[in-house]
Amino acid sequence: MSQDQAFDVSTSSVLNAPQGEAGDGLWVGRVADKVLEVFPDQPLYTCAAGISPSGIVHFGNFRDVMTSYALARELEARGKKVRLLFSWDEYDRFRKVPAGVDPSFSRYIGMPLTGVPDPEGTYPSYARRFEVEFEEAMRALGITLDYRYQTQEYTSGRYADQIAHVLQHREQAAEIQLRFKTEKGNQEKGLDPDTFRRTYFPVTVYSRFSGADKVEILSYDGGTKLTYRCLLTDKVEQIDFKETPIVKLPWKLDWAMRWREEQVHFEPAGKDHGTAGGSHDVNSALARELFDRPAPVFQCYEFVGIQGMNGKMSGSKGNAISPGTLLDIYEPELLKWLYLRRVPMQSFNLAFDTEIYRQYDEFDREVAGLRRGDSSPAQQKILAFSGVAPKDETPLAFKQAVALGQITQWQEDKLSALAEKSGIPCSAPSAARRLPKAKAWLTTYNPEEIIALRTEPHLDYAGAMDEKRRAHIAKLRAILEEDSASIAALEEQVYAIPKDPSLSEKETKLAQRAFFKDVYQLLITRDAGPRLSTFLWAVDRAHVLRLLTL
RNA sequence: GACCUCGUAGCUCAGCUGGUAGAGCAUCUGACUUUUAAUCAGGGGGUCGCGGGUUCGAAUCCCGCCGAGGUCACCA
Repeated sequence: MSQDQAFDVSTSSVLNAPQGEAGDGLWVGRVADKVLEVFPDQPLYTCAAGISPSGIVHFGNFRDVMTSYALARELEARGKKVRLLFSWDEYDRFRKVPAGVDPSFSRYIGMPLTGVPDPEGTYPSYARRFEVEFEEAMRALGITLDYRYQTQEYTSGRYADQIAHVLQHREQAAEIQLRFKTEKGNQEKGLDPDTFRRTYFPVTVYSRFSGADKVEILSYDGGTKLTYRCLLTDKVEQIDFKETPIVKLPWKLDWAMRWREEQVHFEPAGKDHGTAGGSHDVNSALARELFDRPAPVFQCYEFVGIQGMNGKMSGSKGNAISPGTLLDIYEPELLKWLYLRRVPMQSFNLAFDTEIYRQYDEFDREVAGLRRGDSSPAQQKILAFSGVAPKDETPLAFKQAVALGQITQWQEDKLSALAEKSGIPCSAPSAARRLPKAKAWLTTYNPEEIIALRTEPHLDYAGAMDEKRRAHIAKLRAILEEDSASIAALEEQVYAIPKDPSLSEKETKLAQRAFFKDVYQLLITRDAGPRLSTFLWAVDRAHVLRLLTL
């Protein structure tokens, strides 16, 4: 097929590639081999990523960064000098008013994202709001990026010569693009190849009259002068885009141009770009034929999902979740690990439901293996890239952070005491880190799981109880009125209350269960709940006594 | 139509350079004064979608087929 294949490290070729220099069998090693093969002995290697801040930068976009980050770390580990370039494609046009934004923003459609105001008025522009959120999340994750702001790059005139170059070769650019278009597609869009070749101007011009890109190119002088008509105001002017930098290359050429301008050696992209004949193929051809440079080594990656949420995420649909939001419930190292452990072409899910327990547990097991020294080189590398250093601490299992956290009202000292009394191993720093995440997971994302004490006594339920059951509750009250009741004492008492010498063992168990149910109903309106002894020990005693007053 | 991914225990999935099938949940048995949504120990459960091929050996590589999903528009 295309000559690109030599540089294309898509899944199958990755899996078939010979063992990398690193010898651990990881995909990242094989891709690094490819980079060093295509671009040997570079003084500086550039791994790139880029995102258009057209809405919330979500955790799917984040895979772009993580994929490039993995390569950068791998090349670094091999003694190469590396920079991790991140381009904010903020000079792209504002296409669509996303859900949740004032519909009147439709008047900004066609303007660059940095030319649209922030709907909330807190940031200098629409784009900046999303950039700031993402940049903060990257800081929290400990990922350092070399940011490029494309509005600044374009409007500084930096790309003027390249734009001229493209315009001078516009027939060739048209030709290359036509190669990737199908006849069927052309018919559907009513595209006539001849007309396309003749009239194709591969530039976007942001009109000085309207600010939007709704313009018609009238002529080009072969240098840096362009005449356009603003379709919104019907005004015509000629500009020299070297002095009046309001011209931008469209996406397809923009990518190829920057590969050359920034000397990019590796850049991943989502599978929407990676499809055969898709935008990456077109750009690779453009890079080679128009910019006389091999395309960077490419790695396509699958989408990331959320457990219990299907369909593609997008900012305009208003269902996007940012990496920063994920940090509410995931530790930074864990989040990075989840991205790095999978080969890029494998999709995976993040979770806001109980699936997160498993992710934390698996992560804890890996880290424990690292500490014991019995993890594989591949595991060690992934953990190292995720920022995990072998520490001598026993993490608090996330499930327990949720369970113990809520019965201790998220009080760290009480939780530590409880953990100790209950023989649950956990180190204080780990508990301190995870408690807020567990709290957010429960209260913000899974409120239906919350076990809350009733505010008022459960009179309806109590009314249906007979004398004997009431007597049991009264006994419990008496015990709780003594301050000294410890977990162990409570444990014993709670089981002793319903006991009766006349009952068989089996009957005793049934009686105990019925009693527990009564207590749970009176306290939390449920048939079951956290282990009673611990629960009674941890909750506000006076309040419980009031709930148990029949 | 082109391309990609997935199809492994009841459920959710690990199994990445080929070497005697794994985890969690669920289930069963037992222990802890306990059939309580903070435990522990152990057991059962899979012809790894189907059919070929390569190999001493394949869930793992290759080919074909079936099934599910995805991407091909400037939306990762």
